Amino acid sequence: MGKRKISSTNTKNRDYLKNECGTMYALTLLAGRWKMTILHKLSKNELRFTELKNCIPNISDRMLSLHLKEMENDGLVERIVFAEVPPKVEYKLTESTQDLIAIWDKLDTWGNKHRAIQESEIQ
Amino acid sequence: MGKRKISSTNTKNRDYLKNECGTMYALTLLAGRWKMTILHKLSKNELRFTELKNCIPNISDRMLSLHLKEMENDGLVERIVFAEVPPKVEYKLTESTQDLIAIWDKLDTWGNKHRAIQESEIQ
DNA sequence: TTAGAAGCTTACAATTTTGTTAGAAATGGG
DNA sequence: CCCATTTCTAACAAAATTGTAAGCTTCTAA
Repeated sequence: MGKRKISSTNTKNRDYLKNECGTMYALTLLAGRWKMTILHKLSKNELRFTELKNCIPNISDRMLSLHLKEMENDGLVERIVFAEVPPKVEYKLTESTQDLIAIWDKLDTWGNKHRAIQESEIQ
Repeated sequence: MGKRKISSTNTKNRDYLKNECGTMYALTLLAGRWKMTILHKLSKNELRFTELKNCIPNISDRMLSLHLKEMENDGLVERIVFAEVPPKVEYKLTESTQDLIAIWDKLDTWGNKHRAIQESEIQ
């Protein structure tokens, strides 16, 4: 998330995989610890930095900021600055990202079903 | 992937998020560097360890082994051992995981579309 | 004048993930 | 006996991600 050593095998592999197919690309964009949660919160309405922070327990300023910036770069969220003091900044999903939300429903269903299977087999 | 310090904030946050919803749970299971690729290869037919290794450039024995073991634990793949020497082991998707493949199509489409948008905006 | 709000950033430390290299076990072939 | 094969594992090193603590800026209210 911070700096990366672009010549490392690690980074080369990451980039290679990112170009494999759309699925891998998508998952690469979504990979940060709190990204899905942030997107999920924003799927209901736009929110300010502090509002996001307050509705995501345990996230730190740094992580929130880092993730938002990356997602802005990746075209997942939009950042809207109001010329006020103290500053007011709102975040919202881009149009493209809204299509993603629909897919989550399926993944959500799958995830819950799979978890149920897993838990029943542990007995 | 290796050992984890179960009491760390890092791990606590991970676990918290894993229980948030089915989507987060699913993504947690899929999060390793090569996991999606492995599942993708297995979606066509079962494969032996070495076959997987040969069709995934750059993956190391260790990573392949680690990911397969985790995915077996997580009910994503099945491991079938043949009583032969030298050993023969085949991996295949579980039934549950096959349903996941269908979802990928949508994510793949979204990913490709989103990437196109991103690339066109960089100009 | 001191404090507080909002949205960040910086420096650093802890933790986790990934990669590298070597090698183990069991057996058949030469 | 020596080597190759297959499926891993162990020890270690490198790199990436995440977390912690503090501080910055600009104004307004107390």
